[in-house]
Amino acid sequence: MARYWSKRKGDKHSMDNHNLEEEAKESVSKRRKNAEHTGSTVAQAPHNDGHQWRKYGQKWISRAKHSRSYYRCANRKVQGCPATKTVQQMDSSGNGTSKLFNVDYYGQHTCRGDGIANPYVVDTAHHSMEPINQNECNSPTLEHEAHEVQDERFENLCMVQNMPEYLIDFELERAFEFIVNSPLGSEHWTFDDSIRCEHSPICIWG
DNA sequence: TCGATTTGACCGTG
DNA sequence: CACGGTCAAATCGA
Repeated sequence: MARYWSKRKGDKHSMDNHNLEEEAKESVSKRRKNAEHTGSTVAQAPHNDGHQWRKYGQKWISRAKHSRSYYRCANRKVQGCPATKTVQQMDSSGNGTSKLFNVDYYGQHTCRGDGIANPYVVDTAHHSMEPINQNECNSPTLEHEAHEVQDERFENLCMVQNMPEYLIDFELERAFEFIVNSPLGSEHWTFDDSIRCEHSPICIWG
């Protein structure tokens, strides 16, 4: 069962695709900078974001309690789609029964999904934002501990990727309005780099 | 058997 | 030198 490693320096040349080889020459941070980065609105619901992803790495982030997973578009190989995303688990909400994931998207999809929804299709402008009472705020209890979740791909989350700027502003406005009208006191909400309720899986950041 | 995932190593950046 | 992103062999599972 022993694993051994025979990797050498500069082993990236095994890439067969010329474009990928060129891409590999570009530094990581450059690619990140050049790629379009989008934040995400996260809410309770569907199990996918309209695209198929292949996990290519996972790291334990030193300052974070949880790991960060790295995904690439499944069509990268055949269509050279450059889209990538990272999924980092955040602190679970107050009662510990829901999980929040910080999902960052980098790059646009150039692939043609097989009947797969365009990411823009997710209707953020019309999904209901009915007031959440205390009961509804409790997300489904997950049986396993956070670190046991191998495929955290949106167990109880819905990602809206490539959200236009104006929609982000719109959602933030609505979020504030929602919070003001919420039956929960302000002490249940946190406002750091995102807005979230300790009892709810809903998380908004721009 | 083959595609997907896991995971330690490698490498660039700050 | 620490950190974060990526690679790729090993492993898993359908």
